[in-house]
Parts: sequence; structure tokens; C-alpha cells
Amino acid sequence: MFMTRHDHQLHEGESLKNAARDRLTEQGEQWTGMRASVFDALASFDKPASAYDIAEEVSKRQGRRVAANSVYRILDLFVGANLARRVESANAYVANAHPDCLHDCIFLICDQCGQTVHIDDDSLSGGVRQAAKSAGFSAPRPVIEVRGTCGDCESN
Amino acid sequence: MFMTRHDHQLHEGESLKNAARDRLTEQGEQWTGMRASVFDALASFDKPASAYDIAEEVSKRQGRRVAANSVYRILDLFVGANLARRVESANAYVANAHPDCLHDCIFLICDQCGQTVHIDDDSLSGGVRQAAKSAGFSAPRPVIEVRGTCGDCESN
DNA sequence: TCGTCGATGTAATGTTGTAACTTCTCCGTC
DNA sequence: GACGGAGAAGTTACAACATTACATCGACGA
Repeated sequence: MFMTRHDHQLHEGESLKNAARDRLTEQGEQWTGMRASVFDALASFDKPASAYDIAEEVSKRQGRRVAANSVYRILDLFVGANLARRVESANAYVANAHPDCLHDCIFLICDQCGQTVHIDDDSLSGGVRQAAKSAGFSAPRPVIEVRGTCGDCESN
Repeated sequence: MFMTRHDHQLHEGESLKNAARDRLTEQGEQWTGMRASVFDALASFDKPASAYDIAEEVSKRQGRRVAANSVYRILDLFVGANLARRVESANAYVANAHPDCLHDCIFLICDQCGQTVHIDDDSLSGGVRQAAKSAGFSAPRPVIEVRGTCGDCESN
């Protein structure tokens, strides 16, 4: 097992927000106040957050009701622009810490605490892509997630 | 890319149903009329079916209303006993054609037509398991799915 | 017969996701 | 400044997926 090497910028806080904004504007999309709020809220969670979680958080911060609907629209945009990822097995979303580079990523989700770590392993995801192609599938988008128990929960 | 070799029995129709029944009873669970009905309905779909799809199908066949609730209970049991699998990215279930042997399986789901094919590749899933363990995860249960376009839809 | 246990039924509710349509805001033009 | 277009966001309603709590039923042993 090895991790494919590549130089990528791991962002956090302001830096992440800036990277996200830049990425989105490069795509010809606008970086609006609402989008910034949704991104902030998303990035503030330390585990995958549902659209409703995010709607609630944004509502709290803005002191007004923000509908899940609007959040979904923005999340879809984010996912399309690689600013966020959807965790299929959790019906939830996480901010992408390096929106700059494109990866099939692998999520490890703890069934106990919900903590999720994200790893990149291009040899694994490449293998999955390749298997899909061999089976006649085009435009494959791998979804690779692992449910289990994280080290912290295991030792407690 | 290669497929791990193993002798497994690919069941269908009556044979599949029998294998499922045997498997479940071996686990100390009952093979009831309701469970048989749910299994039949599940196996009758040629693509992943939601619990509600199955509830509707069973209802139709039995001429009475069967609640999604009951179907969920039975599906959970089936998944636990390896008689069925959940397709996370589709919120749906498929019958497992070889309940006898345990695999991490890989689903290829066509975004156009919903057709889903299921492949086993122990080297790939083993790699994913291994990666999870290296990251401190125990009891890993890989979820490997690929969204894309199947050969049929591609050529049309 | 009675108690119990597993399976199923029933009803209610919670959560996740979409659709249709309206309103707002920004911006370019006249 | 008034008008009109386009994209963003608001509002409402609803569809789809999932769970919880509790009632009922039937088999089976005491």
C-alpha cells in the first residue's frame, strides 16, 4: 500500500476559504455572501454535515431562516466545482481541503463517532476506475468509502 | 487488473431462493412467508430497488397493503445475513446472487438507466481494507461503488 | 391455559431531497 | 433615472427514504 505522491496544498481556515473562492470564480461562478456562508458553515463542522445541519448553522449565524433548499443548490454547485464532497453512505457533505487538485478520494467514516478522515490513493481509485472501464462503463466516478471504527473509539 | 479466483455458486431463480433460505436458517433465523415474499420481490427487480419499491411489489402480489417498515426490517436482516446488499449511492437494495460466500463487492451503477452490475475483486477491496486499517480503522466495511454510464446507454 | 418470544402490523414522525414558482439584486442599456 | 435581462436566493409544497413506539398475532414450552 502506498500513497501516490503529489504536491498539493492543504488549506485551512482563511486560506481554505480563499482557495475555495478562487476556485469557484475561476469556474466562472460567483462567490456570493450566501455561498461564503454555506462554505464557512460546512468547513466549521469536524464531521460530515447534512444539508439540514448546514442550513441550521447558517440560519443561526445569520439570525434568519435559511431553507435547506438553498443550501442544496449551493452544495451541488460546490460538489461540481470540487469545493466539497458528498459522503454517500452518510448522506452528508464535507469541505474539500484541497479544491485545487482533482482526486477520487476515499472516506473512512467511524460508525461510533462519525469522525471522517479522507485519504487519497490514486492507485486504489485508479484500479476501481479501471475495473469499471473494463466492464464497459464510461465516465466512471468512483465512490469509495469505508465504514468502521476509528482508532480513538476503538481504544475507548 | 484481475479477478480473484474462487469457486462460487451463482444462483438464480429457485436455486437462489433456496440458497437464501438455507443461508438464513443456518444463521438461526426463520424463513417466514413474509421474508420469502420480500426476497422474491427483491430478486425480481433487474436493478436496485428501494424499500418502498419492494413494499409496493409485495403489496401488489399479496393484494394487501404491506408497510415499508416491515420491508426495512427484513432488508436489514437480509443485509446482515449476506442475502442482500445495500447500494449506498442509490438508497436501494439488490439481492446477492451468491449468499454463500462473503465478499466486499463493487457496484457499477449506470446514471442513465439505473442498471447495476456487481463485480468482485478481492485485490481492490483488499487494498481498500488495508488502507483503512493503516489509518487505524478497525472492522472495516468497504463501500465501493462507481457511478457512470453503462455500455448500452453509451452506444445509444 | 398461560406466559413469552419472535415476527409482523399500524401509526406517527423524522430526515433527506426536489420541483415550481416568486422575488431580489446586479448590471447594462436607453 | 427607468427599463429589462440574468443569475441568485426565497418560499412553499411535496416526494422519497428511514426510524420509532407500540399493538397484535402465532408458535411453543411450562
